[in-house]
Amino acid sequence: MKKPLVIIAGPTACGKTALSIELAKRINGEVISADSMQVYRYMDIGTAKVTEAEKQGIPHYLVDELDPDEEYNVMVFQQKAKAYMNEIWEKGKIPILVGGTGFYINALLYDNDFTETENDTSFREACYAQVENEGADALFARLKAVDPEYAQTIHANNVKRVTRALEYYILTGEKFSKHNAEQKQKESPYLSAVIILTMERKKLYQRIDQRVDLMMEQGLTEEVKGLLEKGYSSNLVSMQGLGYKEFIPYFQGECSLEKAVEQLKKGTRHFAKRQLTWFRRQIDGLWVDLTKVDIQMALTDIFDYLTEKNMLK
RNA sequence: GCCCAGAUAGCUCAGUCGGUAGAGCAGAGGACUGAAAAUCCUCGUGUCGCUGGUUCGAUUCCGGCUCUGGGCA
Repeated sequence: MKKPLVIIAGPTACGKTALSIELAKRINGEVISADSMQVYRYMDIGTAKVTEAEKQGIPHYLVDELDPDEEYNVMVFQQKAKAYMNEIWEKGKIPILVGGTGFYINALLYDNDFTETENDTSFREACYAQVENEGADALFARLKAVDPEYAQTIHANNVKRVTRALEYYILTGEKFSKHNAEQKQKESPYLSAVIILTMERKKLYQRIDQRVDLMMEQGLTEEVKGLLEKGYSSNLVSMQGLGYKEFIPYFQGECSLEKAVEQLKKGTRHFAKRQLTWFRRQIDGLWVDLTKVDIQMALTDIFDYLTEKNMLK
């Protein structure tokens, strides 16, 4: 029998945290974070991480579990999240996956397979070197020769994607397009319900701007400075996150603080837009517009949805 | 009051030696299956301030008006 999994997705700053905690209290759930940045310790303000007070005693997993120089990616996320789900089920509780990283959510929901390649960056580096010397088209040509189907679905300038596809082919001898097609056909092994939170675009953008201003008041610049002083360099994946990378030029004296803040707001708006695109296109679920409905009404709708899905005893 | 410079896409501006116009930013849509808060792709018709004149034809030339800067009184 399939085990229950509730998912709360939504763009940044739309109110996922507050809603998920209310829901967890009512359905006896525990929260697993599907967020590529909140896993990192010392990155609190910039990631708008849940505070102890906000948690209200609800256990949270995959928050504050890694140092900023440790590697985190879909595969690591998937393995850890699955382990936590098992723990939660054993307690007779329901896991609630909450987050804005759509790629991670899909990976868990459909249990996509990522295990077949090694963790070695030398091939990638060679690819970047080729792009540097001969241009993106040269690398793209290699992919076309080996996996024309995948090459057709991607742009030559998307060097990261081209590199990955090539790497996959070389390490497994199988076409990336074939692997992807197989993964896309998978059905979720869970009794799942996905709730996607949204908001009028204008309102969402206002909230983003306000939240950045609040982060500045809370001392975001100090937080970033502290990380740099601890030796976490700007090329770490963690330091490429929104709220961190924008301040690097500022600390190097290359731009004003106002400019950095503007860049952060803009980058966050663009990010929210991309998140919404992902959810619209990749996941089916119940959409809840928090501009039209307050949190209590939203919870009522969600309860109806969960009942319909047969998730509540 | 006089002189000068502007008035063109939501914003900042370019341009048309007269044939109704284009960049950046903002904004919108999309892709993505081991970096995903990353990476990448696509999308620009607007009374060219108003009003007369010249002209086959004016946003472009000429006149007047309005507004906005700056200068002189």
